[in-house]
Amino acid sequence: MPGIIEVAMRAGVSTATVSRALSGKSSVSDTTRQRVLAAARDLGYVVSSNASGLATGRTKNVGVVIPFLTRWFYSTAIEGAETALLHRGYDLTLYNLGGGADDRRSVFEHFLLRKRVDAVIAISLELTASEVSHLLAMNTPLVGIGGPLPGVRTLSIDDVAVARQATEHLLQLGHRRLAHIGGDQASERDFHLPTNRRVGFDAALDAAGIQHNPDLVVTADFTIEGGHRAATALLVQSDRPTAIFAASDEMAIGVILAARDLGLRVPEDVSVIGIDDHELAAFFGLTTIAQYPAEQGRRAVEILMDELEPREAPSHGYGTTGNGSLHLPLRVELIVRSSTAPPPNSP
Amino acid sequence: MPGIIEVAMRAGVSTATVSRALSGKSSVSDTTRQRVLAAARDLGYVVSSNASGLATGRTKNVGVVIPFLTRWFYSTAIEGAETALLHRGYDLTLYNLGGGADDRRSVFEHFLLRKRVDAVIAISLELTASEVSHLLAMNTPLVGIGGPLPGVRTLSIDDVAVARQATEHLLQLGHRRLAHIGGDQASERDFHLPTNRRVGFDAALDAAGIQHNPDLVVTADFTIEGGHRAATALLVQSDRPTAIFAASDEMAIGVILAARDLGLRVPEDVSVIGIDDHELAAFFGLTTIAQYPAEQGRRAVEILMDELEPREAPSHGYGTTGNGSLHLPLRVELIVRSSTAPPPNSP
DNA sequence: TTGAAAGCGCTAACAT
DNA sequence: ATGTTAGCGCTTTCAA
Repeated sequence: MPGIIEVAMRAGVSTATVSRALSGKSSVSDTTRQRVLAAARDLGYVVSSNASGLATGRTKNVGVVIPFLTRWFYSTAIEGAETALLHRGYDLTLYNLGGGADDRRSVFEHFLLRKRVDAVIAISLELTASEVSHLLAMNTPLVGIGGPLPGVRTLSIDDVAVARQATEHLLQLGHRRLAHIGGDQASERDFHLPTNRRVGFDAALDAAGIQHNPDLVVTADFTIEGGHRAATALLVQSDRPTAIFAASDEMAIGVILAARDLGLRVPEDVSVIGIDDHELAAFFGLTTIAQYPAEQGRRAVEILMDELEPREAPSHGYGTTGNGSLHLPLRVELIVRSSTAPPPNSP
Repeated sequence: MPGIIEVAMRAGVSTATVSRALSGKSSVSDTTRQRVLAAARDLGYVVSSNASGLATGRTKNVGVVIPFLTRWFYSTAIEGAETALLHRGYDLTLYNLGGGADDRRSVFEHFLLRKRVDAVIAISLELTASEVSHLLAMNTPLVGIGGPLPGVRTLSIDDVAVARQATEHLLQLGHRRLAHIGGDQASERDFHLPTNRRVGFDAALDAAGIQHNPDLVVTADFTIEGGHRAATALLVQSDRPTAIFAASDEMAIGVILAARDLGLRVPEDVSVIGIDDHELAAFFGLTTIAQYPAEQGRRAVEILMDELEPREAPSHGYGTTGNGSLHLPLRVELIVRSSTAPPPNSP
């Protein structure tokens, strides 16, 4: 591995000039720049990130902290972030908190503090004040996906509004007997997302003047299997719902499968709607409210980059937004497929 | 952020002693060690990985290169590796090659060469000679999951044997009209895995003296949807197979769903077997040959650690194995669930 | 525009 | 067992 000295010798300049030519941040004559670039290319020179990082305080590396890796939302968001980072010359270092409380502590109190990362993206993590302050104390920019998080810039969909929109889709079709499968206690750690989605469901019912029926609100664990179990319980009731709103597509797919197992047709006998636009949603003909995790990952990177490498004209107005809010709402979209229709016996 | 100097002053020792006490690699008296540890703790000192890395040449970071992130196998393998690395104080930096040829080149010719990683784990990647030599030229230890890869230590299941075992399970149940859904051209890049699994299928048929029927061998893209499509084509034939062996569980699940859609019962009308033990396999009652990607990730880390931080007694005999082979076979296990049974009309 | 030289924060000889 | 000191490979003043 050639070092900067070899490149400097080959180009007949000083190491300082090589550094300048390669980083492009300082003025170098065009001819020297060409010679340096050629020398570096010939030698296969790649800057040592440690040495460069030590000298500049920048690592060109971003940490991404997640609660799980094996769920569609997380891996897709990471993919979006990874692509955006790669194109800007940044690495992505992954911290999976799935391991439990001890691992979580060591990530925040040790791993993230050793100056390996320039910034941190936290996905669907309700960070404690202590965790946030550890990072901010190091001047490590932080952005959250899913939120809001006090004092932290976050991107997220409006869970209450999304749930309300999903429910209203069912109401508009004429359904009056609606069930909801929300998240259980265990999944509540992600920003009360289950609660927020239930709040949206309730709000839509209220607005439509429909009485709440506690028997029609159940919880599951955000998996297909959990959705199947919960839906089975709902659908065997004599007075079963004509439509089910599941708080995630995976649960909604479980609902569709449960309905089939019970000999019910979707959407003729029961309508189903989810949230996500999971990769399997189209296959199951699932009507859903799409969110775009890859895009969310990419935008988180853009926000961080505006801070890490400020340009004259910031490419977009994120950062501390004009309205003083740290929170940026994300787009969602109702995608109507074949799992929703008017209720049976409707005109 | 306090530096090593602050810790040294607080403990009343030199920075060298602090370094020694904290790394534990050199002899420090017990009392000074305590004082140093206390000082470091009080100050919230965390070593700078850049400075340490520059001085030692070690980064305590491992690169993991993958072709996709959003498939069960990859994210699970990464999770296994991540946990193992975290417990040894290592970070995991992720390189997702999904972006195309240019991204792939920049990963191998730039990102992996800037001395940010001590070692590389390549998952299901058929590395080119040039890619391998780039890494080996830097003395970067490399281990592959899935393989074999010439000149590289690899872990992998024996795809031929696994496919043969799956097929034999169907044969033993009495099936004679077997179909196979293999991988298509696009997925062939992963070590000819589709071809190897088909070879195993053919071998089992040969051994049983069953004639090959090209109409019963089709391909798909390793997704549920692809499996569904391929299975539908197989099952609408008048002379349909009594059993289908899919080269992956996701495709096998597609088969089960296709059978249901066609009004066929599994396993009464058609048996289905897959490979993986995907997280959804149990839910669908899928008989499969399990492989254990999390364990594979963990073992890849162990192999690397034995090289990076050799101990007196290597914890296990990996490395250059006794038989001189660089390749370590991985365990698999037949898991019989409810998707396989004797063929219809059998005694 | 370019070069000389002083660090960046830590580790590893080499002394003691 | 501990301190002194010379780097690790690069960036960035400061001067020219």
